[in-house]
Amino acid sequence: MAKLDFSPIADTTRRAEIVALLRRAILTGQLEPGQKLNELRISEQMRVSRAPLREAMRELVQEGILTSIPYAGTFVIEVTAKDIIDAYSLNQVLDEFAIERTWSQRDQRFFDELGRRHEAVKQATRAKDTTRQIETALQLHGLIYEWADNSVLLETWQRLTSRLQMYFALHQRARNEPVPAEDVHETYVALLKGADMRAAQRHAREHIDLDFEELLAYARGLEKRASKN
Amino acid sequence: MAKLDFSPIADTTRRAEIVALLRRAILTGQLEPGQKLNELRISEQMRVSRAPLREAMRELVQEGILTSIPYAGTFVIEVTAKDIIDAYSLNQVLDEFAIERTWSQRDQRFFDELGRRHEAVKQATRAKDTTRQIETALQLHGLIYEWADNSVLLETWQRLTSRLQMYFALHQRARNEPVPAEDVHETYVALLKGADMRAAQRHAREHIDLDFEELLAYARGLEKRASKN
DNA sequence: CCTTGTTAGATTGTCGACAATCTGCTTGTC
DNA sequence: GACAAGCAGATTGTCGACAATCTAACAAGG
Repeated sequence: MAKLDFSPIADTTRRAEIVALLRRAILTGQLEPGQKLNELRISEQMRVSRAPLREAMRELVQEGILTSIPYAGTFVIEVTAKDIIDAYSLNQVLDEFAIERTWSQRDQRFFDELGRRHEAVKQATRAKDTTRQIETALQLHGLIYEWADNSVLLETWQRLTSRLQMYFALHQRARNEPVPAEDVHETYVALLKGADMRAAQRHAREHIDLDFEELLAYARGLEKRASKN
Repeated sequence: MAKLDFSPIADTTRRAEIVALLRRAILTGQLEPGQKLNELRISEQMRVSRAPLREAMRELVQEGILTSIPYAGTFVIEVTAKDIIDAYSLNQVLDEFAIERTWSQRDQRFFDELGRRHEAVKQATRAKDTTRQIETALQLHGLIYEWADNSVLLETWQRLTSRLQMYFALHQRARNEPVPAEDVHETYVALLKGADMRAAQRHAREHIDLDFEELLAYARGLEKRASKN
């Protein structure tokens, strides 16, 4: 028999689609931090009953991008400067670990995929599609996690990614500036192809720190605005 | 006004109680890995409708201790040797990070709490309450995460802990031996009180590796049994 | 004998209605 | 005018019933 590996078929439950819709709305910033999600209104808009919607919201609460208060409502998480710092410092540690574990596993397929994802980022950048740019950049960085061969690590990173994507989206939205045209991932990709693991680990920190500064400035702005109330 | 900090009142939804019940059943091994959770049966046993039960199950799926297949059912996760290895290797990295972040924050309250939790472990050990012994030991180790002042890290560890607790419980159940009477945490606690951070970090790895060997042997047994089918 | 189509039963997914709870306003009292 | 009690509306939590889907047993055909 021919040995074909089929990919799993798509989830066909309403719940799964609702999760995808809501997640996207949150991670692109269409739903703003702190905003309340009215079950009745959303279920009517989606033409769905409240049961699958509520189940979907439970999932996103556990995923860490929604927060729920009994009998009061479910809200998009608030974003503070500390949250962003915390997420990033953990991300640095995980990056280092992921690179270490991936290093010996690198092969041609890895390099091919690395190039493909890098290309996707560049394309999104050229198209000035900021949302897609964030998505593809995170997917590029996610490659080392997929190759680290540690399912728990991968899960952890995916959770973290949700937040990072949200933070970046908010940041982009707030400054509303044209996207950096140049390619900031060139060195990162080159180092992952190279022979010096330590250098790659070091760069992962420094490179990320770059965007981090801007992000942090945005978060500090949020803090100030909040303290005025 | 007197400055009293009240603890948050208990969750009063059925959903929250169901989550607690199910989690406990899973983490103590009463629900075995791979076992299917029949919604109708469980909802009848709990005298609850399926709606809050299903929402609770969604949460536990996101928490990583249940897995769901549309229209097929929701199951307790399977445990493989690789899962245990993965969880542990990540735990080591996180421990190191947590110790680093906690180190400068240590004060009298920290040491007091450390002692209190250590005492709880010893008491559970004396009482030969294996379930409680696992719980308290993990709480002892969780202290550094609570003091690291990084909410994302804490969340991550709590997720990881669910699995670790489950693994240990299964292990205990399988071998069905009397609990180790002596105290294996003495050195760990002493080092956390000491001045040498590196030593504490190193010990966190080695100490955990100790129990790890046994756990791994158990997991390998699982593998063998599974491959016979 | 093996494969394919069919069907009955069980189980999950979804729906609409009802109950419990919260919020803000109004009312009454001082 | 300040404040507590109580009421009305809106929203979340829960329930029981129905629809969609899966599984396993069985029959039909090659």
